[in-house]
Amino acid sequence: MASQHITLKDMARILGLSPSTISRALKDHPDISNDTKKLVKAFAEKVNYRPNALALSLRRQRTNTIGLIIPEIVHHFFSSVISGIEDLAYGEGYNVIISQSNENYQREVVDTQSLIDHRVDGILVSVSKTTLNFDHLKSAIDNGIPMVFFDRVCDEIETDKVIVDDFDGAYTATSHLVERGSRRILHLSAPQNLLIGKKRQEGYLHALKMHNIQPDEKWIIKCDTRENVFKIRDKLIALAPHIDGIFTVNDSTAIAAMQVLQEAGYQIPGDIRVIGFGDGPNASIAYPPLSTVEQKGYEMGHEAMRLLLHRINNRGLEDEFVTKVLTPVLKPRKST
Amino acid sequence: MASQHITLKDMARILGLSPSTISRALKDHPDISNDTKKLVKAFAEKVNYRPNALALSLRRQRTNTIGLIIPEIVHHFFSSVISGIEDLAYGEGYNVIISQSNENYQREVVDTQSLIDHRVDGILVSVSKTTLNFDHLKSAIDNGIPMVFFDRVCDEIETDKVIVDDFDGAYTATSHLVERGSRRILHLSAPQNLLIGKKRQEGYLHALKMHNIQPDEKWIIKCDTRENVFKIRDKLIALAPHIDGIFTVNDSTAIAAMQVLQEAGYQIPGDIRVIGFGDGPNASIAYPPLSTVEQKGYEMGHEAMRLLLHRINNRGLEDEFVTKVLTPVLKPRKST
DNA sequence: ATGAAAGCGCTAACAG
DNA sequence: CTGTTAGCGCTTTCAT
Repeated sequence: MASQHITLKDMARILGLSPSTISRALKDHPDISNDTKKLVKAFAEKVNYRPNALALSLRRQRTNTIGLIIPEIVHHFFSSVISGIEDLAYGEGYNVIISQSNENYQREVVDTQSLIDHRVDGILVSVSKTTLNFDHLKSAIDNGIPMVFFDRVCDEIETDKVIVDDFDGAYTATSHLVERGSRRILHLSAPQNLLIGKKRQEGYLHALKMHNIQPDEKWIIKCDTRENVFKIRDKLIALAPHIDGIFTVNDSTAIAAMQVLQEAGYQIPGDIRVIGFGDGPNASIAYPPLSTVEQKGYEMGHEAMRLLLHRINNRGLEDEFVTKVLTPVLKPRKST
Repeated sequence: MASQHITLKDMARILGLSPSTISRALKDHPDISNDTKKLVKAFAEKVNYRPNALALSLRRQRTNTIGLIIPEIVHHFFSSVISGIEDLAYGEGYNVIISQSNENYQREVVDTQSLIDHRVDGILVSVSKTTLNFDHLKSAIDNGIPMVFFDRVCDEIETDKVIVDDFDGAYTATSHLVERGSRRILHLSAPQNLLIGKKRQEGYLHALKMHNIQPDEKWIIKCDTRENVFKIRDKLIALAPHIDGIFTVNDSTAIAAMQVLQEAGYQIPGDIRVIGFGDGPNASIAYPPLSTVEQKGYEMGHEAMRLLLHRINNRGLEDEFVTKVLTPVLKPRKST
């Protein structure tokens, strides 16, 4: 930070007025004469005066900044969430500080602390895959910072939440496979400590049950990234002759699985139907274009921000916490 | 921002000491007795005291925060750049505020101003496609804030820069097509006001020249996004019978072009070879996997941050500005 | 070894 | 209509 920045005091000295007069003139305080206002404003414009946001925040006891803790920026879903948040935030005069945890618990703790230190007015969180302890988030709430969870929520903290109906989405996706003719359906799942991993698996199991298909534990494999698919390639290929459908916990896992199976000589959807979860741009790039279930990132971000703003603007009120559930929509393409 | 945060003054009052003593005890000032230090530290720990970053910054005249202005977070290339920046930044105790311009000039101006207002210690910029005027960035420099450009640089501002050798990369990509047997090569290009658009086009032209191929203006089409490809679909299909190669300014444009051509019955690479620029994860997902030229995002971010830290830590010194050039590497896959 | 006071840049209650 | 003063939370001379 340089010393070049011109301050209110500087202007006061130069114009021979007091800092308070300058301050008031700049914000059209009724007490100030028109002449003075004009003079001050013209001068401020000329020297390109900008108030120091730090000083303002310290004074006002509010930063007009909200913090966002997000696992990974690269994923299209999370990028969409960010857009949904930012569009609303900027409209309301808020800045957004983005912290990506990189799915790393330690990083999440440090980032949360940093947001608290910077006195953000509120926090939006989607927890990392490796987060099992939530004290860092509780600490933010203890410090009086409103918090809203989205997507990857935490059950043991009571606050506003926005989620997609993962159970319903998984049920829809799995049922779609069955309706196309699959009966022996593999599920590539996320860790069960993540609510989304659990709910999606439950939706899968429920769909099987509803269609009188006996679930088989061996057909649930923990595998939720492209890299992991390549690691379990042999297992997958060994399983392939016995299955006719795969439901994966996300799109990139589905796409990698298609690639592995195609390389091993399987036709998709001819031999095996594949469906993902999320509907990022990868789904349409994949070959064949991937059937999936749409997860509305932008809307989720928008809704989470709306809830947060409500909390910030109504600190007194102790409304009950709400959980908003967004319903995913089936996007059938060529892979089923 | 709530009032729940405990302050140094609060602790002083409770412990019956002065704020200055608390401050010194906390940072192991030699003047303070061991007993007092222990007492203060234990208490601070117990009440979970955290210094107010705003007050600290105001006092110190440095925020330990750097600002990042980036066109769009969702692109893999830019996400990698962010990782490269953050990894170095956090190691050095800096926070990073990310502002995405969404390729929108107005947004870029506002974001830059906001970073200045927040007194960031330095700024890293990749300019938006719609930015033609650079006064907002000059204003940051005038305010004494060090700045480093990366990827999308601005010629008319003198400062440190990190770029990939776009000319060389385009030359390599185009030559690769020729070596595989293409002679009639289409180029889908980015706006020429972007240096990268210009350099990549020049590299393309130079490669043609070096291989004694007469360039044809009609074979250069301004088209640099997936969406645009679908808009010019008819034009592309009309051109298709006359060409045997395409070099695009980025990967997603290349992938979309392959999809349009395949739908129209063309074989890739049989009828037309296609090569992109960038090497994001899309390249391996595409069908066929896309040949491209690798753009090292992580290294670029790392290098830009390194240069910026150097400027921040050597404010006095007026070293000459450097431009670091990274050389892209050919990644041949199945599309050529 | 500890405290009082000033100041980073700004605003607002209080005076005139 | 304008100025003085105090204070947001912290550090750092300068006293004692």
